[in-house]
Amino acid sequence: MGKHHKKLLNNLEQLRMSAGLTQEKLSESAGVSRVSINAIENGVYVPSTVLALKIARTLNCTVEEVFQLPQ
Amino acid sequence: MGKHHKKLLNNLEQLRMSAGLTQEKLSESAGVSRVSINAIENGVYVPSTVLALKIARTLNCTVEEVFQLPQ
DNA sequence: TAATGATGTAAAGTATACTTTACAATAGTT
DNA sequence: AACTATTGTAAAGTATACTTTACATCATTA
Repeated sequence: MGKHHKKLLNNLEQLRMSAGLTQEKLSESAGVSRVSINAIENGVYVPSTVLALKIARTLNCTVEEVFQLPQ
Repeated sequence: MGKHHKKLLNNLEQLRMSAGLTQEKLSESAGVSRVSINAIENGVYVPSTVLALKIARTLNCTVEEVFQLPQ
């Protein structure tokens, strides 16, 4: 249903679970609220580059592995 | 003097010039205004992840090569 | 069946990314 | 000396990231 934006795709849920982390743990590691992680994971909004780098670092990934431009 | 933020470092000027691009050309390729590229290059603010990915793609780099977290 | 952990989502406020317009400064032409 | 290209920067407005609080849902476990 006209879900969310399409400016940015992500593999966050999959990578986060592979790392054995909850949204809350990831949010603590990234220094943001759990609500923010949830919103990013569900495509509600696009994170800042600082947050993308912190998330990727926590997940031992590159930013490009976590987030992709559409098409 | 208390220049700008320190939340994010970048190699934008160097990489942009190595690619033979002006701020204006890079801004066109990334789909933002020249003023935004200038501000990001000078650390005035942190770009969104969408913009970081577009900049990195234009420069044939990874986001991590262009932008780094401090320390 | 109560309690707990994990997630989804809404609302309302604050911070900041990004825009357009405009103008100044410098360097390299012609 | 005038022109052009590039960059820096300011101001003011709009869009959106991110916050806290709160509550609902679902699955698991005591």
